[in-house]
Amino acid sequence: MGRPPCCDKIGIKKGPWTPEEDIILVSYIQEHGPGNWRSVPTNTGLLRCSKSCRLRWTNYLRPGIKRGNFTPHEEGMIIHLQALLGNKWASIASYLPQRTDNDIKNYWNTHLKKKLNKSETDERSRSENMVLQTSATRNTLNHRSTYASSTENISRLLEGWMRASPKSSTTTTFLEHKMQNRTNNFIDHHNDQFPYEQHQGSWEEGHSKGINGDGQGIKNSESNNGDDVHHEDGDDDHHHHNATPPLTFIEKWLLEETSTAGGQMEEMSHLMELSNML
DNA sequence: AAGAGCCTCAACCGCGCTAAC
DNA sequence: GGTTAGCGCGGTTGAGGCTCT
Repeated sequence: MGRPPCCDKIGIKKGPWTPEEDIILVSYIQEHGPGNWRSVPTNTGLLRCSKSCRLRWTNYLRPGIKRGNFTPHEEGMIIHLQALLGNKWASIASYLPQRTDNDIKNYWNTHLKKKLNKSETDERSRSENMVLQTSATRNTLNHRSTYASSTENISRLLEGWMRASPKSSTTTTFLEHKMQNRTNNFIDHHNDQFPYEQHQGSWEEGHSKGINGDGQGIKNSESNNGDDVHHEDGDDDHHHHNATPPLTFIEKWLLEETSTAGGQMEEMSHLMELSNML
């Protein structure tokens, strides 16, 4: 049937957002909460399409977003989860609540892919020089070439992650920095949370039942404001129909291993739920 | 110093899906 | 049941910054 592009309308502004536009959008969301994006341009007077507003909010303005360099722990998680889930950036982002799917996707495409390609090449050339090695030795060298292609490798994928340092607790919201720099009184600096977040439960409840209208819970891009990790509900049905890992093994393995997980318990339980859903 | 090439990442595009009508 | 509107996702683009020569 073909839907007309939402951003083709005359008078719709494109390109980088200005600080003024950011402030307008943030103040509107501060008051009404995210969602009902269609009405945002109308109600704010922003010359942006709804999609652009949503994107700006979820990828840049949303409180709790950590920006800057990825830690080795985050990097490891991305590598593991990408191998496990494929390019399901939103799903991967749900395990890194402080990072956006766009951020993770960019980091993967610009850094990790190259890094992994390089290490794969290095290991391949090394393994070519070691053709006479025992099979046991080879197994430890060739882990990238069959990455996530077997239950054994999936458990190996997660091994390092399980032992990794606990997830960072120092969340400096980008918005706070932004607003501190730009407007002194825009938000209360003593509050770690955005005003709407203080009512997040009630808003999300209403949002998931009302705005989304499906009662299946809020989508991850809007629910990752805090530590609460989103679980992709119906959406995973749409997007995760290929590259399904051998999950029953993962479940078993996770159950056996979580006793040693320490600070990663929460993340592991989310993986379990993901496994159940897939 | 300056031009070329490379890199990064914010933003856009197109598509799939669901809900509403 | 068909059509339309809205949302979210993954892939892609391109402007601007950075590095190299």
